[in-house]
Amino acid sequence: MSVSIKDVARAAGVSTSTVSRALGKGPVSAEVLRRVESAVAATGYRPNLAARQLRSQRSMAVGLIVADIRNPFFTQLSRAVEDAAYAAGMRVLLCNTDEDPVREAMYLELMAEERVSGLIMTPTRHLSPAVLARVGRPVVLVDRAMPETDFDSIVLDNARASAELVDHLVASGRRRIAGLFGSTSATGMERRAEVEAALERHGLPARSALSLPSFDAGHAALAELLEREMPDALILSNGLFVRAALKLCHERRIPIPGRLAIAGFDDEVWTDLVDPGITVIRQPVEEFGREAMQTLLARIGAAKMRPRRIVLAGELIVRGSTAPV
Amino acid sequence: MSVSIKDVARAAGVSTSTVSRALGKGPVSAEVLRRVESAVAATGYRPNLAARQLRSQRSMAVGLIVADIRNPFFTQLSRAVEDAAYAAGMRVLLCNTDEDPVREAMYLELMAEERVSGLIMTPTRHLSPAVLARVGRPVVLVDRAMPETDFDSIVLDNARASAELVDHLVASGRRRIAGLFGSTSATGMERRAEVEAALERHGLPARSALSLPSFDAGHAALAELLEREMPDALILSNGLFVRAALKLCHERRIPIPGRLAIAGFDDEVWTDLVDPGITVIRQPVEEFGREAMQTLLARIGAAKMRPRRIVLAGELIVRGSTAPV
DNA sequence: CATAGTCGTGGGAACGTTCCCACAAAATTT
DNA sequence: AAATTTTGTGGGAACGTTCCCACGACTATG
Repeated sequence: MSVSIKDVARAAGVSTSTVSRALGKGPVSAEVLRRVESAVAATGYRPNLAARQLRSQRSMAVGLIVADIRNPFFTQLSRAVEDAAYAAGMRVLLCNTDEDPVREAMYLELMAEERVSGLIMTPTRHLSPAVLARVGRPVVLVDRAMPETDFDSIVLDNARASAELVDHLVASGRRRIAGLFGSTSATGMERRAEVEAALERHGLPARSALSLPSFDAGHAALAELLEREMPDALILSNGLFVRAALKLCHERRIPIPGRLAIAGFDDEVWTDLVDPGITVIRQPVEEFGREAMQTLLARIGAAKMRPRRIVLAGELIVRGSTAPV
Repeated sequence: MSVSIKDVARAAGVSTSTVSRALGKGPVSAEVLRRVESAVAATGYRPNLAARQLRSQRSMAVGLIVADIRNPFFTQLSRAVEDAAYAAGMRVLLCNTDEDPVREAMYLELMAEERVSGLIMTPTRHLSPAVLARVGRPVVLVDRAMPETDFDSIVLDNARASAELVDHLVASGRRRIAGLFGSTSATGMERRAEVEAALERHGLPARSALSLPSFDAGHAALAELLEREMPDALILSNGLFVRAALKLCHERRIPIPGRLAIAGFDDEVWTDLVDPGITVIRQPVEEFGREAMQTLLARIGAAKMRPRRIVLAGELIVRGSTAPV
């Protein structure tokens, strides 16, 4: 049926070991290399990756576990990770947890069975470091760190970004600043803490709420938040919430920035297509992905490398949604 | 190092064959099943998928080859495919071709090496059926068919959708209708042909252009098209082009729908957040993904099944961008 | 009661690689 | 010129499964 290394060996008149070396980069004579190459071409041989993996005990695949690929942040991230992976001769196994710790655990199990050589993930807040360590593979966390652990991580400078947003809103004359933060991630918590700290520095009260990071949940939470706090500005901890906020304002005919300023994280493609444009923190997502893959490869190569924590700066992009009234 | 089926066998006091049967669904006594299960739990055994694949010669993985996962159409598609795949106990290998036939060929090669049990893809116009057949795995085409071939496919009813767009624009009083279509896909070609046919039925001239399906290329092509044809309505064959058109109108301060009506394919999340909202054909993308996976599984199960061509209807969503002047 | 059929089990050969080892021939050193 | 190292090659045992076959112990059939 399928052509194996044996067939190539026979066609080239050498042993299978020699073919293996010729294809890998072992020492072979120029003459033999030529013969093997033409034998490969003649037979149409394709290495069997399963056999290779079984024998060599390493898989050339990395797992990428994110919340939901439909969130543009994760889309971009995954694309960057994939490009870097394929460039390094690795394949990517993508998993969507939908922020569900049960699915997350299930996929970790699956990745272990696949014997992936490493894992890049955005963990939920409920994942215990012990469970993660038990997977027994190198792990790089992206976007969401696990404080007090030794996992490599690539995260945004949330303190700085949060402060920039608050400072900007205050400068544009807002005083009743409310925020909505994702409840499932360490990052949501961190942004909330940092926003509240920044507000406190301005002597302003904290008005924040948490929500599951979905459009509908965010929309509902925002409706309640508007009711309760009557804010004049909104800080949204992710692109989904920004979209939900905008939608809600449309529905309720709330003028932006007249009665409410809107600002948040993630510079999705439409933020400059709506009117007014939305003020956001642009995250260097591609860099997240690239650095994550690079860090993972380094970690795979050297397990003893000391934990690497990369913190990248976001960029405040000011648009009409936060213009002074 | 790693615990294998042998360790489980020893712990359960049975042979490896019996363990294998107990884990698969071979005939085993209740007593033995119990012993094996507790041995698995005790040893922390996890099956080695590479060994399993090598021995059984099938891989439990399917390839998904799309142009660019960052395009929301493909994002949604991939998510639907992945859900269906994991539900069926399969894994997904995602590849981005960027519409580049060379990368496409490379990934086809890679998928063959991976011995994926099937392939779902949106082929470029330049992929020859012969090359695709040579991969030697079941293939299901999504969104883009290959006419005159026997591959299974799931596509939109482009004729109907194109006619609906044209009819709608004509009904709203537009006469100088221009269109921009993706140059790399059979679907772009098909939509162009169908739009032109519909225009002809109304006795209107065809004014169409082609472009690489990227934001920048689309933007440039549109700038030229506006210059050349002075249209009063624009039909865009994908979401990227719709976005480019909107951006261009913003830059040029072209009033929508006043001076130009805009309509196109793909109902991206922001189309009802901008003002005016954009009239679009909503494609049943999730259904594309589900049906594709289902068809692929059927095909894997029965190679002799006769070619299945599924054509799904889109839904015209009328918004302000095409309101009569 | 003998015979034929089920059922559960174990033995062992694959699957297609890589990698360790041994060995001969060539190149280098002493 | 002998001794040593380097170089290229082949043989064959793994890697962890599954699957075919054979075998014994039952159960149903005549």
